[in-house]
Amino acid sequence: MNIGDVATLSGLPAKTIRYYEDIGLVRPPRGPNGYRRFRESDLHKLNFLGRARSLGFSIEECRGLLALYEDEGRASADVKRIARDHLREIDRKIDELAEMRRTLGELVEACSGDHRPNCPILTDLARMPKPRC
Amino acid sequence: MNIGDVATLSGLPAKTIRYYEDIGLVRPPRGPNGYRRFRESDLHKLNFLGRARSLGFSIEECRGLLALYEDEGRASADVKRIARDHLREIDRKIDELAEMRRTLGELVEACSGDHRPNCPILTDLARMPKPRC
DNA sequence: ATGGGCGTTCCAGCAACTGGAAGGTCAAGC
DNA sequence: GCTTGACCTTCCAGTTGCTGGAACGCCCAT
Repeated sequence: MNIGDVATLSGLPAKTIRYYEDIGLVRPPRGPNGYRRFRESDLHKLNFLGRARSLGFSIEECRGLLALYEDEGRASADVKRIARDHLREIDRKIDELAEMRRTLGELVEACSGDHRPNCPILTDLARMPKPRC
Repeated sequence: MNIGDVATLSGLPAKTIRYYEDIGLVRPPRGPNGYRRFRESDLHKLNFLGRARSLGFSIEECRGLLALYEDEGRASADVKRIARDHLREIDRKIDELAEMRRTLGELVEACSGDHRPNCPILTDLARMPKPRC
């Protein structure tokens, strides 16, 4: 399979697949014309990467997961630890965004949104920062 | 005030403040020794930027908000529109993260996390992608 | 005059791609 | 057999928002 084929099948852009090769996540052999020739196993890895990335795992986490995926002697505990750490990170981000959402939601509510200059959003933004706790 | 002073007062690193000058968000004048001399108004802008960034506004959104902040003839509707757009973006991100959290949470629950190689997390990751809808 | 603690500039790098230029290859149609 | 167009290749630059470091200048106290 050429890169275009695996791009279609995996849903990843060809550019991204080349990038993944660059950083050593996949290593497709080359044909005599210099084209990358992807095997089924390469396609599996690309699917794996696409899915892992879509769940928010970083490239380095993906590298670790991929190594475990390929390691028949792995312990599922190792996989679970990576996933649980990532889950905590997701929770942290959700909390952070929820806090922004709360604050900003209040401000938007309070703003009349008319032709006049007076605006509680700007008033809030111009606040002094709390001296660090 | 020197950069160290406004860094302390605004809570922003000096590096960041120099960067903000680089991209034209603040324009402190220079003293005869070449040092940046920050006025009260510069400090206000830096506070504004720090707060806006902490609410997740992009640099370009901050530039727009700052322009409105400085424009006595602004319409609060313009401010509100920027804020509302950003709010929608936050909601989108929260939804995205929540969906990740849901999926990953289930997988982590389902994984025994022991010394055996069998792992539902890896099984899920290795899934074929849905052909694009 | 010397030391430390400021300040300055510029250059490089992070993540994870994405775009574009310049060129090589392949299969189909005439 | 030649052209056309779709594919493939590499490499370089840019994105966002900083952050680190090198190498240097300035200022104040001892």
